[in-house]
Amino acid sequence: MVSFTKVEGISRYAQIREALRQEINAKRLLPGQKLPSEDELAAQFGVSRMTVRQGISDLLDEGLLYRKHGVGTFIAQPQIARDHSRLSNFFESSLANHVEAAMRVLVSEILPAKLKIGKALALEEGDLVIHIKTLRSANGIPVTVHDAYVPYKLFPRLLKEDLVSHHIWDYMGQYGYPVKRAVQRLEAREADEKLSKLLGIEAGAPTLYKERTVYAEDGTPVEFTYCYNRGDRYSLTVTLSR
Amino acid sequence: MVSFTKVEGISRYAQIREALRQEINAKRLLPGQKLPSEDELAAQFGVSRMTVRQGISDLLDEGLLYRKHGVGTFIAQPQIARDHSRLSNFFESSLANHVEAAMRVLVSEILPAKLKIGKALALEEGDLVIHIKTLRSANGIPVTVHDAYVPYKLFPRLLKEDLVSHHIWDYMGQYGYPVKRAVQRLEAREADEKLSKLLGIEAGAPTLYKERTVYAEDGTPVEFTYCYNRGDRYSLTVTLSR
DNA sequence: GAGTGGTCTAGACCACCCG
DNA sequence: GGGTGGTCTAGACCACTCG
Repeated sequence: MVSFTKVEGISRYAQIREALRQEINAKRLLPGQKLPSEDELAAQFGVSRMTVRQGISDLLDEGLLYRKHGVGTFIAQPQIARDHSRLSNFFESSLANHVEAAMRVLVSEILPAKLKIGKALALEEGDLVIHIKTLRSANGIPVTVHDAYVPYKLFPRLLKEDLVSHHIWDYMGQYGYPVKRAVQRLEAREADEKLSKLLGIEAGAPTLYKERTVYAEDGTPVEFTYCYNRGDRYSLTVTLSR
Repeated sequence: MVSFTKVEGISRYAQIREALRQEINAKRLLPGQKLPSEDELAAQFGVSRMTVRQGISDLLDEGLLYRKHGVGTFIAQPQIARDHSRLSNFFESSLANHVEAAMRVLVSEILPAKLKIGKALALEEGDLVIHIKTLRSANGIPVTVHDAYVPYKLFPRLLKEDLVSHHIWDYMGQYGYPVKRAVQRLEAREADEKLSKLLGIEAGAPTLYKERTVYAEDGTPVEFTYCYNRGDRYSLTVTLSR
């Protein structure tokens, strides 16, 4: 049943993974059904069992397959809701949702870090941070006020870059700090007078407040943000696993 | 430097993983520092290189280590904020945060699924769902109104169980549907009259609204919930990776 | 007992990075 | 060129589940 033609330059386990994914997407392998055993798959694909396992393990992480020790590997039921476990920025999310994203820079400045921000970014007292405040719109409607703080010493030239046409995470990667993970805390808060004007809502209207620390691959905190989202125009979706 | 004594009944790669974790926690391996190469570690631990890699790969997922191809494996900077990427329920979270959790059942009934709920739970028209509405408190203060809907056909005896002293997810596991992942959507909403009374807040106050679909290991949706959280007493923390 | 996944070996060659 | 991680092999034995 499952087989594949070898492709130059792509690892075998990735080819096996994609071959299995295609079988599932094409409904040639159905939810609940048992996959051939690892030994069988190894024989069919002409690889060793460890290679098959490596391909399968990616699909386990994605929740497309699940295993039962001593029993077999099975195709999971398709999830109605898509996967949202990956970190993405406003523009990436907008693209995925077919929303037209726009951004206006309200403030960009360099100043000493306040206590909370310094702590989140693992800075010394008196260290400088770059503060970039933006207003973000989806399909022409303002939805988010975003206050980002970035350690000046890590990215001293950041304010010389074009912050509208490229995302700051791109620059961070170029400067040797590829963005890897973020911890975000969510609350519901009332909009105050100033915020409500920026978002075009009434004072006291509910907003989704998000505080986020972003870490590079090596664990260095590279960005701390306060973020206020219009309650009636913005929702955030995340996937969690046990 | 790193070494270990063999333990019965625990896999070697798990022992290696924990040995490395301890070295890092004890600051004998410092952030930014390079780990010995995989070959060296294999020699030191007296195992093959693949076994070392299996141990390391868990720590990569956790963000405790990171790798650079052709260069080495490194200890990541410690993250100030703890990891919150795992799915947990109200009681597990409360325990972790040293908060006293309590729950009162407001409604428990069986009724036909409404359209949206039936869709989320992959039900046929007319299928029954169990509806359990609860009020949850932290340290004696009401914080959450929780409406859970569960497919009746999967768990016909659920309402015969003690829903206060054991969590529903425990029963789901016992009935063959271990809870594995959840997709949740978050919004900020105003409390209406009825909700505000239950939560002891003013009408119009902001609440963190959460809609969640919970899936078992095999991908079957087992629970759909509406959940209203007091904005001033509740925050939700999640970790995301790229 | 037969079949499955879980762990592990002792090698091998390749791709990448650096001095 | 030398050192690193990335991929892969062709086996082996163990632990678990089921009939």
